Amino acid sequence: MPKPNAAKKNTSVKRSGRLPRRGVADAAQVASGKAARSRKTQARILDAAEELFSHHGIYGVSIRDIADAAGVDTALLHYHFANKDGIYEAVLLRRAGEINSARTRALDEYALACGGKPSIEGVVRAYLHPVFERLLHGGRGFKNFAALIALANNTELWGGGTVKEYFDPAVQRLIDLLRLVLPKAREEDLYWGYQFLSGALTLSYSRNDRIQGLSRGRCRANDYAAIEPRLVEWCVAGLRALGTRH
Amino acid sequence: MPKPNAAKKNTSVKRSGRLPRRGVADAAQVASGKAARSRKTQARILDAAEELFSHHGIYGVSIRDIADAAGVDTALLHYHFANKDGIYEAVLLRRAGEINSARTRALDEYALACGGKPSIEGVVRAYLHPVFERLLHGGRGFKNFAALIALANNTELWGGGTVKEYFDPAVQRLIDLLRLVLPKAREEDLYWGYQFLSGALTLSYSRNDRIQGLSRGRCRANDYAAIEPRLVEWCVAGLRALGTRH
DNA sequence: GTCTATATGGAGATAGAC
DNA sequence: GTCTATCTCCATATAGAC
Repeated sequence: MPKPNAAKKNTSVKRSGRLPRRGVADAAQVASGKAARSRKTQARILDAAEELFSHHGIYGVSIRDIADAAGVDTALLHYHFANKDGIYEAVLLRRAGEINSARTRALDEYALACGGKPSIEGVVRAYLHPVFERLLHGGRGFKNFAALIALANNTELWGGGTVKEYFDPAVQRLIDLLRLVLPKAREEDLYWGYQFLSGALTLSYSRNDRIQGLSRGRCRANDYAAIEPRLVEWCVAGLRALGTRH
Repeated sequence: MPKPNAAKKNTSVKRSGRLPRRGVADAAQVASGKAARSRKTQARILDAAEELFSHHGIYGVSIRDIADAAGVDTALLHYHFANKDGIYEAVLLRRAGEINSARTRALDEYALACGGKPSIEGVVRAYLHPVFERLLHGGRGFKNFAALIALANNTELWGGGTVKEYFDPAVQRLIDLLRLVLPKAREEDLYWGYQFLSGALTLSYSRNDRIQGLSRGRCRANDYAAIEPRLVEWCVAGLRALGTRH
């Protein structure tokens, strides 16, 4: 069994402070060609890790696999990210903030735009759309990230706490709005609703394509254009039902 | 990366034919004390593997871990199951048939009992109840198995084909009945409905307990008594919505 | 059927040259 | 910042004794 965390003795974890942060790079870094190259290398490493992790899970991938896929030496991975956990964490953090602030923003904008009259459908759509937008137009990297999240979401691992901080606020904002639309709903039913929504959503962008075989080709697991409107209808109906329980 | 399958050269995989099959054991096996002990040992190995796999995934667990947890030597695991893939497969197959034939049976019984007038709720309940029954009263082994299925369900691994044969018939029976209840539904919408149901269901018995933190303790992820009725309502409402799309 | 002993490879990690 | 060389440990797997 992998030791709970081999990075206990790891003092250089804060190296992740040197991760590519678009727009926050200081002058010295921008000026230096070496630093720019470093950021590119790190991005390539993270891209490779993201893809491999999403297919095989953390333990199914070795540091050497990642290094090979990125076309660099394993020592470089240790230099930039200290150890495997550091790579994994960096992969998650790279996109977790972006997608979740997009979600919160979409919910806030809807709350304003609906003129004090929010609907279940409007709220659900606002929460879901940022993900589907990126699944449809965000390129391969985001799809890999999403598949990795799907995997993590069915484990207790789930990013060990750091990631929660990025994902939870958007969920709480979602629940807040649902509470407004369904004032008679019991508190716990709103959370169960989110749980069911979350399960369907993550399976949608996981790497499980069972539905293709089951439906004899009628549905393809990653046909996001087909999924989004149906998932919205599904969740709206479910939330309405849960929100009006006796 | 783990070689796609280290068991290519593995000729003794059919040793799994010697797995505990209640009621099919031949006289020689029943008579022998050694064989009985062997079956017990195998069961202990599978119990340990089931638990560990469900927590850490296949690659997160070593054969030594399993052997230690089961209190036997690693050589025994190779003797009984040839290799790690053999153990994994045996873990899945041990329960896959049982739960899925229970599902099919429940659906068949409902189809008879409803007197030609099935309801969405009746069908969904028949499909879901066998799992929740076992989650609530089946002991720790079944919970571990379920959590492992949840993990596998978000991966492309998914038992490499053998397991599908056990799970798919029950799903097809479910879809058949839903087609009767929702005659105007488009074929693909029924399958999408199953996909969403499946995602919510597997998350319910996964090891992810995020909902506890999110709801500040109001919900606990494995409170199956709370989940079952809500999940039924959720899916019934969703299926009705999907089944009446324009 | 079970355990001891051991072969062989691959894992994560680091020191030090460039 | 990147690569070479190498250390140490643990993984899977098998042969053979009991």
